[in-house]
Amino acid sequence: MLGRRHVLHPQARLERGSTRMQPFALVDCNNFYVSCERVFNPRLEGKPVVVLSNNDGCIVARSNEAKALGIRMAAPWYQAEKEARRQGIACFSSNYALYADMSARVMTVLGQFSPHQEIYSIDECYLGFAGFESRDLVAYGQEIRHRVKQWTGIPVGIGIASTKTLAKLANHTAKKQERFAGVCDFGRFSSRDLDALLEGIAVIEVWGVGRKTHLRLQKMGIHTALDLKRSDRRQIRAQFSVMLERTVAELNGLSCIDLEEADPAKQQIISSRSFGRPVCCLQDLSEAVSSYTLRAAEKLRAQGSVASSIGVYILTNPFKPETPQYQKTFVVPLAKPGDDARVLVQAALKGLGHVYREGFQYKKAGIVLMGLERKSTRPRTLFDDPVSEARSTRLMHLMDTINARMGQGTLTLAASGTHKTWRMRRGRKSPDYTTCWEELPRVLAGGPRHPLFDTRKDSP
DNA sequence: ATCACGGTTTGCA
DNA sequence: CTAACGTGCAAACCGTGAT
Repeated sequence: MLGRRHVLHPQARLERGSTRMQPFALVDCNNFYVSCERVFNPRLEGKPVVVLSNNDGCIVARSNEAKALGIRMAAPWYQAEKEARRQGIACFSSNYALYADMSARVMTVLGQFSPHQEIYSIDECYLGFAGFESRDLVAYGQEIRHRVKQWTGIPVGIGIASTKTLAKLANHTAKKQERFAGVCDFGRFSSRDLDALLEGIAVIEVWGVGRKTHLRLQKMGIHTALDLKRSDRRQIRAQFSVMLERTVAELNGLSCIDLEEADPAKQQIISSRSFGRPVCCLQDLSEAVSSYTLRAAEKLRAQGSVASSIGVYILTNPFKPETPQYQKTFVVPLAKPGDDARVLVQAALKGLGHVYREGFQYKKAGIVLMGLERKSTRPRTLFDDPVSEARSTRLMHLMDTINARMGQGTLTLAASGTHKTWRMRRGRKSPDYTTCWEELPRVLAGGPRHPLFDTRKDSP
């Protein structure tokens, strides 16, 4: 699914490549969001299921059965709905609280299988297998799959290879070809066999090759993963970027992209959301912008950073060109870098005042925290007030602690509103099985069932 | 000619 | 029934002004 893409890497490595050959494993949860829903509703097993993006916008996860029925990834729901209903496909709004919680459980289990783990996205992680070479890595992979399934209910696939890019392709192979039973180790392949396999993989499947790059590569006659592997690195660099050059090196077994075990602090933090309905009035926009700012500020503090400015943007619906279009961004510098929700919200609302125009139907708003630096190393000035800073820090810590314990939004600011009629659509959300006590009655009242707690026979 | 910057666009997942 | 196309991030790019 989604994840961070490469981060910069010393140039020397690109020239020489890694001297040590350490295997990487890429563990990827199968159809992750769908699998999460199935853990708590086993009747969905074997049935076509899809999960929708925020605001029930488009399809972001499909079960194998849904894929087989020709349901396309990223299909706008309002277009796909009719056909999906006709085919009896189960559909869920996304429930990120549930998926994040399940992800944390999966990652914890996976972390027990290697001292080196990079959590790459909500449903994927790399494990470093340096020093494991004497093991039977395929058998080890099967052990991992089995335990993750047993302890969390989530099925995973595993690809193993000498570079992260190849491990991704190995993972792809593990899922595509039945005979691998969910674990594929390129280390087991002769170079001839590996090339034959790469020849059968479209270049778009390669990590870092997206729609645009795919198109340009095709025009150059590069169609398969093997074509890209055999391409001229310098030419790729000249016509594309160092990133793609690294990809080529990695396809050739030259490891250029390290495991990133500590996730680097973000340079900017964005929080944005589409509205459930068109929004016109400043009051609603203020509430939305305040809510988004609170969430971004929470992330900011979680990574121990302070922001030096905050950008605010609002826009109308670009998919409705017949309505008046408008979009604007405004950046508010902060007097001094900070992480206090109250200060950030105040700045955000000031920014909103600059971008807001009456008479438009707004579809989406967002904020961006920029100019981030480590709180601990930020420069201090004579005008800092240690007492009020300590007070702010204590209050923010209290908010973060309560919200972590009692659920997001338990303690908030009045500015973020209470009715939130602008909130995104998510009418098909499943209960927050693992993260919300209030959902328990709904869970127990004959709704979807948990396999461990429910002994009723499945009805046909 | 080169650099640093800030804002915008592009691309990826 | 309404109406209806996501989000987060960083690299690359580009124009500007300073040196």
